[in-house]
Amino acid sequence: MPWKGEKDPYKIWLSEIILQQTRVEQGLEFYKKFIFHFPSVSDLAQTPDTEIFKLWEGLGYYTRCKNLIITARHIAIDKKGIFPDTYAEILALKGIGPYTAAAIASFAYNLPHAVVDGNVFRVLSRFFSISTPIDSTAGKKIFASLANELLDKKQPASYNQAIMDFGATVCKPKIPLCSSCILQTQCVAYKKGIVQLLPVKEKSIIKRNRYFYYFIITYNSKIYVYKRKENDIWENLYEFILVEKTSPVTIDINSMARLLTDTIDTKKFKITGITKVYKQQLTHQTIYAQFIQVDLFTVLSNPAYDLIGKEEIKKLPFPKLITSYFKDHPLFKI
DNA sequence: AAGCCGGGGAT
DNA sequence: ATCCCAGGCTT
Repeated sequence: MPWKGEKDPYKIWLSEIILQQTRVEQGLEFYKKFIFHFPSVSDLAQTPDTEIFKLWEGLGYYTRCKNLIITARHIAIDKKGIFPDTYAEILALKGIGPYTAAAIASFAYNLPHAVVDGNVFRVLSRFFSISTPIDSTAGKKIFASLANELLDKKQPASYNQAIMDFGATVCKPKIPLCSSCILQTQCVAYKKGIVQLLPVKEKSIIKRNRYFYYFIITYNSKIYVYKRKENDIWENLYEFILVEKTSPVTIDINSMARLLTDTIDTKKFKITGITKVYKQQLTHQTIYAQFIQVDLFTVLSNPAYDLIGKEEIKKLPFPKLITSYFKDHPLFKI
């Protein structure tokens, strides 16, 4: 992995943001792409938001990208391009919490701060047989202080790297390699036979269903798009004109036409196609989406909608749901 | 303290 | 279908 042994705080920071709640295999290509486009923090800071979001497209958790931009510009402008070198200053940056601050502080500056990520929670809870839920306030305190006690203060970077690697390769979530584990005789959970039961989480995720009807409205060879706002998924990404329902709508031309006339201020259109149902599984919700292609014969007056040419649309960032649609329906065919 | 934010891979 | 991932922010 290109960030292992890396000492440039900018590159460490970038890799850690990309890897938040993201597997190494999934983040690797994004990291390479970002380093290629933005060798330094000033390169990143000077680039327009939309271009950066386009590179982040498909990686998910888009607030990370928003905060990445904010922090890049803060460092480039307010800090004259110099990355902060104390734990407290690093922690104060947007998008950086306790884990990422400890990772940067130890990897870049060899400061004695223990990382506590999913791997560390798992290793410590099993090795010491601690059943305090890791997603509780008490649990976070216990595991953080325990991790800092155990930290090798003389080589924090190596220690942090080692315990995470151990969790990722040996003390794995579902099928830990206990039979070949060098810590087997010291592992309390193994002794008790409760490795599979640890770590404990107390909160369960509640999912809801959402039904999206996207109208691909073409007028004068251009298409209407909309930039998503805050307080919902996919902030700062683009989409088409959306009608959302809490329950599915019957799929025929007439029902779709009614949906559209409830949303836009004209009846001068013709529906030319309706796609299959696309399903997108998110952490807290399942989205079912259909795309309805529409030819429009008059302009819309809603200023929130942007009428964009097909070549320009290719430069905008879209959620996976919509890039999946593009895959099946290339824009030049619309 | 609780809820929300994506997408992908393993099981 | 469920869990988890080099977590953090908002309410």
